[in-house]
Amino acid sequence: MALTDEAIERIKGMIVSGELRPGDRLPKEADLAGRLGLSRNSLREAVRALSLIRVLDVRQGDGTYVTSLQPEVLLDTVGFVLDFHRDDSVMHLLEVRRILEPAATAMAARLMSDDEIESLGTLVEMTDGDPDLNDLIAADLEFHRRIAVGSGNPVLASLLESLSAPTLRARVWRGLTQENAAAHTVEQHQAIHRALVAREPELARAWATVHIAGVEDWLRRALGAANGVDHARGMAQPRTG
Amino acid sequence: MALTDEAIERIKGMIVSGELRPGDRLPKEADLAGRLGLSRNSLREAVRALSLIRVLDVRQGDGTYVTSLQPEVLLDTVGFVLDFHRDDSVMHLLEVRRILEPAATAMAARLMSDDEIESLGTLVEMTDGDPDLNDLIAADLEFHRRIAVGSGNPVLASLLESLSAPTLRARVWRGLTQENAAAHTVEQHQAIHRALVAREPELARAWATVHIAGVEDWLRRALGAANGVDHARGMAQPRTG
DNA sequence: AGGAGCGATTCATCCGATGTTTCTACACCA
DNA sequence: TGGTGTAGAAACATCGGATGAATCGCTCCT
Repeated sequence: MALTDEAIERIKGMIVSGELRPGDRLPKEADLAGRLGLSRNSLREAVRALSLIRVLDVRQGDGTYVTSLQPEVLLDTVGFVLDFHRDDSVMHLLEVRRILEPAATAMAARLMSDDEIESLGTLVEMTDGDPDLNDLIAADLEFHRRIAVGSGNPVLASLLESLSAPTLRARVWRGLTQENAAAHTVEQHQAIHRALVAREPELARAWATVHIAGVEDWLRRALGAANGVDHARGMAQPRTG
Repeated sequence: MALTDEAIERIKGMIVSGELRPGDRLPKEADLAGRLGLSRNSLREAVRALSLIRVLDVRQGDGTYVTSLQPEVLLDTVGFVLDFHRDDSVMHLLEVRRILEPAATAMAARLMSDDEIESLGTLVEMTDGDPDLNDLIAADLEFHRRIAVGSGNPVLASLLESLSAPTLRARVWRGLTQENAAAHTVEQHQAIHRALVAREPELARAWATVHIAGVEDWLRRALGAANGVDHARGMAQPRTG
């Protein structure tokens, strides 16, 4: 294994073993390099890599620190990774979201505070009248984000956050082709909100399912029409050119 | 933004825009560094970071290539990231797994081929008699992995793969404390398999839920007993150090 | 035709030097 | 006394060049 890769593992090991804890500061580059037995350049490559995935936080003029390592911090690397996916993966992403989002919504129906739910209602009403498309999209993201956080599970919330962003593009397309998408979105948000207010987890779950499935269904048809792919099983990368 | 971070974005951009496609080879370090306007050292940091998350594949003496970018490749970074989580996050991971795994199992009940299901049965039977603990754990991972792949959704399969590995530790603990865990595991695997053979998605889902919930329930009690934390909502890092 | 060897290419690693940012401490002034 | 500004130290950022190691492809010999 390359020295740098080894250094990554060593640093990871120091963190996992507890020798380095969240918030701790690493020895300065020169010292750590000496301790790990490699050059500063190679060590910097290791640190930079761990920095990209949010394990380390490097501050020029100050030092290098271990991040909080909270799931929500580490898992937003997932978003970075998902940026690399092409359209042919969006269906699969959406399918996973259709599994997670209803579950999160049901959990939120039990756990969110009355204040949080009320504030969520305010958010929904803001987009009721004549929503600008961009505002609607932003509000939509925020709506789902709050529910995800409301599930009380930061891992779940982070995953949903990562899965929602790439979906955004699909949502934009939908808005462009289906004029009544905006109205549908708002109506369904209202329905989900009502279910939360009523503390009805199963109803909330059902509406969330309907909501996500709507996007998914549209996308399936759009993609199917575009390249005639069979989405039943594998959907093996019909990259066109 | 730092030069290296900018380089990361530039390379990412080249890939997302399609200028660089899966399998393509990047210009050699010196050339690419010149083109991006930074030194070879700094460029190497960027490349190393993208290499850690499996976007680039660097081969000494050959060149640097863009990976396949398949979801299963990129998402296994999630596993690396999850390695950093401590015990207090395991509950949340398991909770997410309890959402995904039953869904995947139900999908597998519809999509897996008869051959795949039969081969799965062989795997289950192998652990029936007097399973060595390590063999059992390996077979358990393989069992769930095959079902995840059988869902037909590579994103889902990769996420479950990542979520299962950290669970392994908990499973070991369970094996150590509860002697009948092995028997339970095999029995539940058999039940899941029977549901797959019968092509009963909802039954398969139910058994999968029971199976994961068993681990989760045990872990909840074990953690609760260990530090008296309230797991109902936030479970805010009771690090005892 | 097939295999061994050689050279070119490319990444791996190191060293030393200089620039930039941040933090700290202390002197200064109101 | 208390706030403020600045000089210096500390730490990361970036660079250029040099050398080692791995790989690939071509040539030559059998």
